[in-house]
Amino acid sequence: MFDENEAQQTEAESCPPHPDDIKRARAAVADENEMQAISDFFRLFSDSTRIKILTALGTGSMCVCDISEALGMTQSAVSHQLRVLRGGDLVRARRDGKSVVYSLSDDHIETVIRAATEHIREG
Amino acid sequence: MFDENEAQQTEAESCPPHPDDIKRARAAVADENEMQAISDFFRLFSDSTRIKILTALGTGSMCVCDISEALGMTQSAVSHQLRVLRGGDLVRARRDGKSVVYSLSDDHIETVIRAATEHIREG
DNA sequence: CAAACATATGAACATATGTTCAATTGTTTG
DNA sequence: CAAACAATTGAACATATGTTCATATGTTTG
Repeated sequence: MFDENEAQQTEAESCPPHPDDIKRARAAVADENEMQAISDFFRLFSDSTRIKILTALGTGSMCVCDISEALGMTQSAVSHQLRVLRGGDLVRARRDGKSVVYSLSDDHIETVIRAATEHIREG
Repeated sequence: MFDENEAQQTEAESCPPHPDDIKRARAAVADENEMQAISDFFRLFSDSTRIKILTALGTGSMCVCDISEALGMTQSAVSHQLRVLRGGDLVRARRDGKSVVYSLSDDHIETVIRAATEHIREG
């Protein structure tokens, strides 16, 4: 009488959902990689040390030593975060003698932070 | 001969920095609370479940049950993240009978995510 | 090439974060 | 009011994250 197909409703979802809403939403979030890429992008900005570094570089290129001095943090901590920012292509590095000079990859970045700042000052 | 003041240079900073750059940068990052607020704001977007929820709500208001169904996640997991988003004032909740219907607090939010999406598709 | 210097890296550690599971709150309906 | 239902919450757990400390890399300069 009861075949294995009967056992399919294992999801215990008894909530009567709105199928149209669900379909629309499901389509919007379908691209798993894109959802991940977007959150990864925002994660780059989700630490105050990294925000400080980006904000500092917004005033001009700087070497690691100067950045650490400006932030009052160890070179190691700053360097670790610069690595993250480099990985996300938010900053670029070039050697200048013994120093490595960092700068923002893109003017876009300042815009992003500025937008958040304004949002916060409003709210 | 050597008084206690001599011991002040404990910072072991022998790097010869550019004082002007440092001053400018230091001023830019001076507001510790603001730096923290900015990173906290971005942290709200730094998880793919939350991005999915926000993206789903971008297609219209939905109850928790429908959101979980659309994302293929448990109600509990979704509810925990909705709490975070509510705390950050990114979404609002209203009761409708047994359900709680969530919506984006602000059209601004879709804009922020769209900007990131475009940045990613370009790069 | 050796010493000094600027930066980068790896391991270890403490804290933060996201999911699950179980239990609770609050609403409707018989 | 009791049962069913939708959502929330708390505790526990595993994983991710950021800093520190020690060491390595790479550049300059004597």
